[in-house]
Amino acid sequence: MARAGLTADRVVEAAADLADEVGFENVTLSALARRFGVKDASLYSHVKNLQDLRTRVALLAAGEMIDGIATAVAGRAGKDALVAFAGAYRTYALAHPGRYAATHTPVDPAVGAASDAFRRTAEITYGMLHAYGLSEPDLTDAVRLLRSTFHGFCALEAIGGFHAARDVQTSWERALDGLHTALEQWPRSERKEEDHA
Amino acid sequence: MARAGLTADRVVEAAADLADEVGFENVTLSALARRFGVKDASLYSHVKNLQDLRTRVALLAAGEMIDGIATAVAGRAGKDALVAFAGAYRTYALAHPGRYAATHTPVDPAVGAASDAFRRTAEITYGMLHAYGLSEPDLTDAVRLLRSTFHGFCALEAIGGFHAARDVQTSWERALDGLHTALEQWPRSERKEEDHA
DNA sequence: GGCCCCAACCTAGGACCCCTAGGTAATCGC
DNA sequence: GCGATTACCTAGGGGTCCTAGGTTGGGGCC
Repeated sequence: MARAGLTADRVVEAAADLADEVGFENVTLSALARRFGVKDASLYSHVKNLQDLRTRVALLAAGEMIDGIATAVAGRAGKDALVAFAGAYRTYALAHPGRYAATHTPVDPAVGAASDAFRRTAEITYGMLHAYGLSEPDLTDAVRLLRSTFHGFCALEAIGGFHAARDVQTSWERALDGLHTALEQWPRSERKEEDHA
Repeated sequence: MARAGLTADRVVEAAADLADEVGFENVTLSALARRFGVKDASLYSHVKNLQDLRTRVALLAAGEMIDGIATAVAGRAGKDALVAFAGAYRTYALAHPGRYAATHTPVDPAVGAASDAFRRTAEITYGMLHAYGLSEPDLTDAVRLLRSTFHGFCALEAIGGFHAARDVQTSWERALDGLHTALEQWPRSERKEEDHA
């Protein structure tokens, strides 16, 4: 009989698509096998187990996301860069809810550290904040604030957490305004460079 | 044989405890039944199904959380109130990770609207922001910013998303500083009162 | 105290899922 | 064309959710 032509990459890609359709926590090896017209046991040649599949999807998504952010931010600085970064971030999260959810699954710190996507994400984020004249440890504090707000907003929006009549896009822009003024007036501390991530 | 003396409230409470121990997405009717020394089918007399159990845990947690926040905020205003609110929020999220996760599960808007906890949460949050002299639609935008940052920070912290050596508590305080200045300098818009939630 | 009745708890079983062990057959390298 | 690799299979065990229907404990009422 004809084979489905599976490979680890194709399986992970299909899992990511499935996640976007039914939610990351609802992607199942059985459903994935069904989609390929294959028995679920067959997938174990390409993927160690469900946990392995999940981290692979997370790494795929993290890479795609930072790609989009990087091109959006390229050549910009200051508030321009902030708005471009945030826009690309939220656009990806809304367009690919399952993939986005994958990126916020508890991940083994070892694989995270080894991931190129995570390294590039840290690089670009810290780079963007240099325009505000921040240095460690303020830099890390500011990065944590941005990550928190971006993630929190997209997570809440994804689960339908904003009920008010107010337009969500406008609230997003106002939040960015607020973050921008917070960054501009960030109280500088005395300390020197530290590790970042 | 002696009965376990189950009731819907006891089942939900135990599910919340279990969630705090093993994670909200890992609470299972089988494990819950095992904890009571009972067959899983027996739980269906008290709870409609797993989804029903989850929303009940979410409502329980939302109530507990807003209780803690309300007492923390009582009698405070301005930045004092902001810090107290945020502190109680994060304290609850860290002490009860499973319950906290429950509160950010997609919830039926109907049951959400009917929930007293959600109503009180909105009330207290909007009330806190009146000290900053905001009115609609800025109020809703500001509430969304606060919710996003609080939730994002706690969610990231819960999954171990902050790897840098920098003390997390300090980053939290700096984030609150940033939000405070953002609120103080919030650009007022021309529009009038609108619906809030 | 004895009886009734409700509800707490049970058994049985179907559907779906994860995962392992070991087999067959298609395809690639030579 | 042939051997080795590997894509895919069958078989099966264990866990979970949930339904349908039976049994038994215990509180209320006479």
